[in-house]
Amino acid sequence: MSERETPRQDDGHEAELIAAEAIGDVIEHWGFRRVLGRVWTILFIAAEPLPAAVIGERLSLSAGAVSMSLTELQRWGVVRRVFKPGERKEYFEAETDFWKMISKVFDERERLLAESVRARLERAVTMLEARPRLPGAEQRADRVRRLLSFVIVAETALDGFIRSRRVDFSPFGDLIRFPLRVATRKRRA
Amino acid sequence: MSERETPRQDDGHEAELIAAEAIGDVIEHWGFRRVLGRVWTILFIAAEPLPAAVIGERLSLSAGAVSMSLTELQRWGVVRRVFKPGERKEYFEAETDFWKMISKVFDERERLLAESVRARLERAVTMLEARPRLPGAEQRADRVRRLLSFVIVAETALDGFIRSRRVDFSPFGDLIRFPLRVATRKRRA
DNA sequence: ATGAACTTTCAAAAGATTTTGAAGGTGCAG
DNA sequence: CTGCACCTTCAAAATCTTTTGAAAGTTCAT
Repeated sequence: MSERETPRQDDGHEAELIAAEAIGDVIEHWGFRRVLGRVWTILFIAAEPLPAAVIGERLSLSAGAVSMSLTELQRWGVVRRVFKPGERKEYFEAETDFWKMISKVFDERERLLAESVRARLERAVTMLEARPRLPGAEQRADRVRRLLSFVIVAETALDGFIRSRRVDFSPFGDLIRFPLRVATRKRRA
Repeated sequence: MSERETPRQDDGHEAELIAAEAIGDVIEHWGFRRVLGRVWTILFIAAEPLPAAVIGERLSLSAGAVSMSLTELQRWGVVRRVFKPGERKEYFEAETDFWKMISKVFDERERLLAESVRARLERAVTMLEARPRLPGAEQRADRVRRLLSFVIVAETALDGFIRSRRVDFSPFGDLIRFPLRVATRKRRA
């Protein structure tokens, strides 16, 4: 950013940066910009509202990048702006209820796509039905209908899944300290 | 690709292209290249093995792009190479069991990331525990532990979800024709 | 009203990803 | 063995995304 000063993270924040990178990767993997995950994590770990400048320092980001990230995180409802009485500058804090975050993001993110995908697949079915004499058209229409059914089933199922989790965990407060069963995991990068 | 020939899709494949774009968007949204979704969709709708060249024509892709897409789709186990006896060229067909596809992709895709994320968060906790005198270190360690628990819980839950769906639907054969309940949807893009 | 302390915006630069197409396989028929 | 038809590779080019930093905008204290 300026003149080759070692990224100086011997200020007691190495651990946070490691965690921030890890969560940044997760978030990127789920289709967001990595920096959003990093910023959110810094706020989450801090456990108290921080001003934009502090975030920029810890993550070595320009003021502009921090500002944009915070704006976007607020749009997703996972970071809140906090006004401290008697303070000029603004503070930001992380939402801490994970399932609330996830369902909100899910809602926002998927609704439009799901609708547009449904509409387009329906259109494709209609088009294929309109020319039943085209060789294979009926078979192809079948395939597209199947795609459509699957999209709807998956959508409904996922939605139910997220809903049910929210209910499962909220009784424990917004803290999830119990890995319940840590068994058969899966997945990768 | 060559000389401004109208993308000529009056060959009876407009509907497939519309569906392919729709699924391409879904796939892109889930973190893959859009072209992978488009290629898979063409194969899926065709309902019979197609040679690479046909895919390229329908989607107006260069031979190179088709080849790379097919290779990648095979890596993910969602497209298979089919040798037709007595035919020189190779054919490709789409896997049609959606849940099988999803769980396979899930496995492949998440396992490494999940492991690396767990390791990094554990490291962060250890680092914070190592300097208990640093102001706030204990509180921060707590936050990181929480993140870690959540990652594990979410991982396990999602895994179970995918597993259970597979069981739910496989009895119906590889065709999902019953939207069972088409109710409360959600999501967007 | 002025200016200090911050924040936001946005166009340009940097960086990353995707696509292309030409060169180089591969395998088979003749 | 040669030529044809097809497939794969890969470096360069095109395209898309992200980051930067300077300028403009806010907000408040004085």
